[in-house]
Amino acid sequence: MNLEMLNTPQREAVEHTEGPLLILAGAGSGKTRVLTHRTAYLIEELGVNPYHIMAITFTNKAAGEMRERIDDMVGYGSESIWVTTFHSTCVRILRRYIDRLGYGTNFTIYDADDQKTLMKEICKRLEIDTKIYKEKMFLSVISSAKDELIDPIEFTTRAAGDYNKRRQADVYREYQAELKKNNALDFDDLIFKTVELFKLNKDVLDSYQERFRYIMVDEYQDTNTAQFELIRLLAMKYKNLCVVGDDDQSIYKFRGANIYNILNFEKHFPDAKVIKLEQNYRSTQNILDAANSVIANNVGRKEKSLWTDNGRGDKITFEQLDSAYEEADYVARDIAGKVRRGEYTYHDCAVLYRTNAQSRLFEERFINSNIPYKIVGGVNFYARREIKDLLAYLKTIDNGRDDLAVKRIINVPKRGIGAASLAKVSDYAAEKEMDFYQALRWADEIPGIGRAAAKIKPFVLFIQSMKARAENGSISELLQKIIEETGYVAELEAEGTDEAQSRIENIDEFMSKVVSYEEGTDEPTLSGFLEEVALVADIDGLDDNSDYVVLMTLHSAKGLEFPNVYLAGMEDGLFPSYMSITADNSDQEIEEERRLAYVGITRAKEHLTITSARMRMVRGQTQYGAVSRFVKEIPSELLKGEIYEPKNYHDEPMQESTYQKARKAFRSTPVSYGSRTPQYTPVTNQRSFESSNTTGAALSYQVGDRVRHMKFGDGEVKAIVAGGRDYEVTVDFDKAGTKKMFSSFAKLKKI
DNA sequence: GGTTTGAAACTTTTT
DNA sequence: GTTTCAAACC
Repeated sequence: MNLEMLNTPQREAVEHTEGPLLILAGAGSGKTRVLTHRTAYLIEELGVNPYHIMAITFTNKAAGEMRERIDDMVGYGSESIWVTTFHSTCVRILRRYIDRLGYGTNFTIYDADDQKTLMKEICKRLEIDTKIYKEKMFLSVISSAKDELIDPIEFTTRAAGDYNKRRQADVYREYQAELKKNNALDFDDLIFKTVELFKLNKDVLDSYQERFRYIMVDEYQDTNTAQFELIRLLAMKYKNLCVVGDDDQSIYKFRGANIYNILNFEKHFPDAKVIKLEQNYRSTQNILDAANSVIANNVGRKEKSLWTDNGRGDKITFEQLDSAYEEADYVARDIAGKVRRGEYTYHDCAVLYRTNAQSRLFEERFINSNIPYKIVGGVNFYARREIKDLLAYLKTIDNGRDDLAVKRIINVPKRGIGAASLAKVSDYAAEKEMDFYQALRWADEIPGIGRAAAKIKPFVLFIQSMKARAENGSISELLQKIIEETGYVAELEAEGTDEAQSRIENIDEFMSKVVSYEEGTDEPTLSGFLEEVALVADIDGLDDNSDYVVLMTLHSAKGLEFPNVYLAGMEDGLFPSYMSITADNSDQEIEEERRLAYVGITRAKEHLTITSARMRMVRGQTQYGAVSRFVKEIPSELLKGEIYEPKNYHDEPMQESTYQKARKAFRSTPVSYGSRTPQYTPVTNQRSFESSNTTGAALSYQVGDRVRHMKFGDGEVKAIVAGGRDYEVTVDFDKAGTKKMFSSFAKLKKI
């Protein structure tokens, strides 16, 4: 096998296959390349059965990319290598063995929303005043406990004496009991329960230890205590554990990432070999020098210094604008200019910021300038209300034990079942120790339920008939049936607002995700689909083949690279955040922010632009921020542009920057970007530009035809517009007036 | 039982 | 400035 493409430390890392290995891989130092070569080397040179190899990452996107590259290199047998995320690894193991812990193997996975709903219920039951003690606080306490592998019993023991902690322990215990009752796990449980399973069932652990003789972990600096324990258990027998990480890129402390997992790796595994990868293949020397000089201000890190033979490259552009609006404007114009001059495509550009809230201004600006863009993060597609409603139907049909899902949809659409009746059902269910859904089926038996039973019946009948349908029909047919029977889309159509329209488009998108799941899976099942959906992150949807500018937080950007990067909102108080500056352990918090800055700078391959605004609206109030301290840590000879800092923002006149002068000239001779029709349709949440699903099959009717609609009756087709992935049909109904609707859902019939 | 209105929170990052 | 949630009203 040819290892000549690798540099010396890379080759060393590939060839060190036995025993623990820590690869300290600086940003852009080719770690994925090392991992893929290492995998191929194990199989081809050492004759290791691919079945015994496992590679673990954090996101599906990273896993997918590694899978692809391994497949390319290894060829035969590569499909039996486990290349997955922590969470899906655990789900796969738990689906097989979780019955040993008293759960059903068809458990559901709760997202943040579900957790909050559940927590609300619990606080109510325990009579906790949520004005003083926030649900969020309890959830974060519980999450941290689970990250540290502390169960409710242990938590209670540790809480002894402390009134507040005892209350938290009560909530934790109750929360956990309720999850179990609903046969549900939250995200943290996936890891926690797998560790528990291994600790209580030596035979299960042993079988997985035998299977995974060679384990590789990517982004090791982001692992928390529970994930560390999981890996430790699996690797304990053969000790062939290779972890790759960069302590300078540890940015998930708030999520429980334990930086000591990497800093103390040699203590955990005494005979560990450590290899540093410091040659960077991504960026120019100027960008690396900037990154190095910023991160050098952190103490207690593993000393590393990135270098490259890519050459110095451009200086880093620094631009300070008067307001956040002008900042967005500047970035939009800069991108438009670079694209127009042919220097970059949209796809080459990324705008990175500290908080999701900053995305809005850029979005508005980009729409105005006709720049195609995609926002990563913010509200997850599957967390949208309409999607969660439909998912709750599917969950109820799949697994009646998820009370939360049933309660979510019992009145969607409105069935006139009131809170009082639902409370009676709940009480009855608790008394008889049955699921909420089971209790609904016995509605007649519930004392004092009265007329409500008659309203509950049709709902139960509907779910039962759908259950029967789910047995043999496809998921997409099932979903279609749900949408039709509940009138979900019809109701939105009737609403006619932009928001309703965008929800319909989301449902449309959801439907195509169902179809693509069915097409891409050997044996599609409803449970399988729900599981896949529960574990997707927003970043996973990023598509390398489309031409758009990507907007995202610095956190989401880790692991990605772009030729032309903008770091926006570099102001003290925003980045580093106000919280980190004022925190008790401010020094540590600032270090974490600095690592984030390091991640941001090192995303750039060729050109980096840093911007800041003197004035910015935060929560409806104008705030003045100084240029971020991180910018000042970059040697000025690397920067093009001055840091201008008046002592008092209110008194001194604003300096007119070169850019602003240029812009004034620019404005007097407006350049039109809008001569062509916009090639994109921004949707409120999933802003995607490619219309992946081609405009559906030809329509059976045309303008002027008479058509019939399920709900609105008969009417005349006034217009048909091909939009995005569907036709928008305007119909003048005899009784219901003029409506616009999408052809694929309206189910219009020519008459 | 459903709708409307006003207050309050939110903005640090998320698998 | 926006969104979410509860109380008051119909």
